[in-house]
Amino acid sequence: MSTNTNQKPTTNDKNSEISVNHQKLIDATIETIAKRGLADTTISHVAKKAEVSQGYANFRFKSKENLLLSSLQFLSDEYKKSWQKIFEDENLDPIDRLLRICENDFSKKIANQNKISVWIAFYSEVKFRPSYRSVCQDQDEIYLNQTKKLIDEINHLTNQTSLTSVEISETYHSMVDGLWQRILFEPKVYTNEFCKSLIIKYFKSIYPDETRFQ
Amino acid sequence: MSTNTNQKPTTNDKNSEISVNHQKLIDATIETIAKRGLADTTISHVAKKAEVSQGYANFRFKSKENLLLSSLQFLSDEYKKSWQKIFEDENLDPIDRLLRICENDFSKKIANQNKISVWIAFYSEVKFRPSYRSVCQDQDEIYLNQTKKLIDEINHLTNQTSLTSVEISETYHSMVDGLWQRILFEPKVYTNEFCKSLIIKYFKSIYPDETRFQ
DNA sequence: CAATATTGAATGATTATTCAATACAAAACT
DNA sequence: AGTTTTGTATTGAATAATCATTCAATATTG
Repeated sequence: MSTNTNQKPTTNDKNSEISVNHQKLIDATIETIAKRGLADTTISHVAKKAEVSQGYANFRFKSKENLLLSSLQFLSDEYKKSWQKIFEDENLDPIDRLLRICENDFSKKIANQNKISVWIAFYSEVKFRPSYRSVCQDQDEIYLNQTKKLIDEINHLTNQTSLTSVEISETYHSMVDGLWQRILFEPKVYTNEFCKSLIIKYFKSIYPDETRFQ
Repeated sequence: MSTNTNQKPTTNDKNSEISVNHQKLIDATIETIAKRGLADTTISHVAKKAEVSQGYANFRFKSKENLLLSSLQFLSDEYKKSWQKIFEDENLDPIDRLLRICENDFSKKIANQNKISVWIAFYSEVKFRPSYRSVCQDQDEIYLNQTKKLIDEINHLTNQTSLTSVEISETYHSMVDGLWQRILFEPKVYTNEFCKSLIIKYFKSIYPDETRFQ
């Protein structure tokens, strides 16, 4: 998996955020964390994978901390874009939108070994590094709120009253986090399809009359 | 919170696994990981908290790796004992047993900031350290199986057929893991009571006729 | 006086960071 | 066109900090 933009290696421009080496280093960081774990991710390993010198990696991002942070930011942005697109799609009715959200959360692009490894690595440190937290905190909250609003709509449409939208969306997001962990540790058992089907079945049990939750 | 056994500080006996310093170091390790994160947990910090010298901490456990492993083992055993007791209690009918399992998973003894911090820290490294994995893998599997069997009983008793016991127990355990994460990051919102109630409501939606899932 | 427990300073390994030296590319000048 | 100049990109060896580990010295106990 490569996230390289296919730009020509033109001269790096200080005003442009994008440069080949910049992205190469972020990709290499993600892969290194996924392969060796955060504890064993050194500038030297990352630089080697990105095919630049160790000194350059540090120079380019000013510090290891900053390189890690940029990598987290990259993942966080990518994730945000993916669910934002679904909320912005006006052709979707609430149920379809929820199904799409769920598909997205277990798509190969989002829920794969590399990315989940990195998420979990950062999550384990987020409590101790305010900088990590600030990268994803706001986005998480927005995502949670959007989901809650969506569930609200569905509750109205289906006359579902026994569970609040908060309860349902919290349950949803907890399950997603728990299942992501499992995809990482036992990918043979917890395939993306299996995880998605578990979630769909949860919705089916809450909204029994909605046929799209087969 | 202290996990000290209240033993007298007798002479350390090589044949006895228990000694005051042994447990003091394990407690200190757990507290240090919870307070500083695994990445920032040094022998020196742990030794200071345990009130022994740095050299001794290393000597006592042979290596830092081994001290971490012992601490994980301690937590894992403690957890196992707590749910085993529930499965062994013959006075419980299936529903009550499930309720007790759920209570246990969100009890203050199990689901508190210190312990969850440590779990998450280790989980993030488990993929890269076979030794970590071997500590909890077997127990996790037993717990999952026991839960599945219990759900099977309940499914039979309640004539619940739309979801399999695998599906229900997987959903349960995923939710628990997801909620534990949330307890760690937002304890004000995700109180143990709130988390437990989310799970109970899940069971209520699956077993609507069972009044004990109020 | 053993024998064992504990200390803490010294060691060595690892690793982020720095920076003088070099490669490179584009522009300026014959 | 070829050569020199200039500015930027990149290197990699040196530095300094951190930390696990060791072990001779000391304290403690029986």
